[in-house]
Amino acid sequence: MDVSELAKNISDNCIKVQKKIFLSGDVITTYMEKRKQICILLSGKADLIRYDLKGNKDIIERFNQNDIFGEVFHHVNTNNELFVMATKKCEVLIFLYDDICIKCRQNCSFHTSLISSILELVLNNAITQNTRIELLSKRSIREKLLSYFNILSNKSFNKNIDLPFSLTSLADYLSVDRSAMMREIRNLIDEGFIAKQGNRIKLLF
Amino acid sequence: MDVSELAKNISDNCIKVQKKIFLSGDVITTYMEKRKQICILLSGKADLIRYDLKGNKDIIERFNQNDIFGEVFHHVNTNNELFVMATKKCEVLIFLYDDICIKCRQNCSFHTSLISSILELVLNNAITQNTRIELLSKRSIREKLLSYFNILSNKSFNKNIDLPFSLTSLADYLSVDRSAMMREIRNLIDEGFIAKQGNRIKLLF
DNA sequence: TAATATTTGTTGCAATTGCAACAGAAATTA
DNA sequence: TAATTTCTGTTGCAATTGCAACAAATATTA
Repeated sequence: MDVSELAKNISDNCIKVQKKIFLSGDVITTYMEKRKQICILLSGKADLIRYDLKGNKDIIERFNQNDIFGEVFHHVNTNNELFVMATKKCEVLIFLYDDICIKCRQNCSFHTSLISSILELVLNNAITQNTRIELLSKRSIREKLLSYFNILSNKSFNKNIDLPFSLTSLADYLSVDRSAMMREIRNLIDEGFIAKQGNRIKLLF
Repeated sequence: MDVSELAKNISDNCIKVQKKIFLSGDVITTYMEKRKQICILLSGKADLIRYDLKGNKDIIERFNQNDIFGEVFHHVNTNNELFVMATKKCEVLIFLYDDICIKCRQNCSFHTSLISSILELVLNNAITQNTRIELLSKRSIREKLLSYFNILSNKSFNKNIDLPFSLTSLADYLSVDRSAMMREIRNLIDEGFIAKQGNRIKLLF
């Protein structure tokens, strides 16, 4: 069963799962306080946030539609609480880790399909994480950019790439200084590796 | 049910799951050729390997006991095949993704507990990945080292840390040049942040 | 539409990092 | 035990990167 299908048949059938709406700025969950809580983002956008020792807001991860999150995915290593805060209106499915594998009293079919849906989401999550790790492992900005462009290009079977987010966000994603990244993009253009128009990149190799 | 428990009750009960032994140097699985295959490493060590365009061997990931892997975790983005190769004698549980959620003909209890075991492994995998991403996201070697030391220290509630692997491997894990990392460790010692004796680090802050 | 906020693009400069090369220590294998 | 491999530790140097600061272009909001 698909995740969007899943969302339709909830609430009435199964007491163990809740669907909630959050507005921009609302705290969806906190990892230390609400351990064992698993959330599926049916729609909207949210950030995983930590305030460091100096009080700086630190965005650890950005969640989009169909992302799954909770303390079970991200142990709180430091002593600082982690928050998930909605940055747009969010529809969220919430349940407890321990309830997943136990059949609910109604023995509802929803609960059965929940397990395979969750496995699917978790695996997608793993793929996304592995891709990011591979990019972050590259030693230079140039390698990070080229690897990233290659992945996008291979995915769409197209040498023309539309970047899925802003260059500022791309720098965050690759975890490099934005201005240094811009400089490297310029170098790639000047050396004839890529062409660029706005958020569209063309691979020339 | 625990994963090690799981390993005991296999083979006879369930035709969908195989246990195999591999020796050092053996190829356990290949991602493009054997898609949908999921492997659980019951014991031993193995590397996820890719040969790049120039034929260089590239170790993408190192697997240890209880790690779970397969193509469903790591889509093959480039056109190069990915191999998992045993670096020590390995005991491996092998099955197909599509068989997980389907009850096997014998309707064995093993198969039921398999699902929760897999979920547990996959979640552990996610935690490991998230930790690594957080470390790789740090902009300097110093931050990477201190964050890593802090995580280990918090985990053991101890300012004395025994590094779980060699400094060479640590540099690989943090994806930095080994000699540059050694230099930074020396700086941290000279500036009084840490003390070091072999593989034992003491945090002085 | 005007005002405000965000993103893009650029540059100089200082700091960090990777690379290469080496020697000695420690571990592994024959 | 000897031979070989891997790991540790160090350094000079060149290349890359982050930081800071700025102007122009877009996008967003009032």
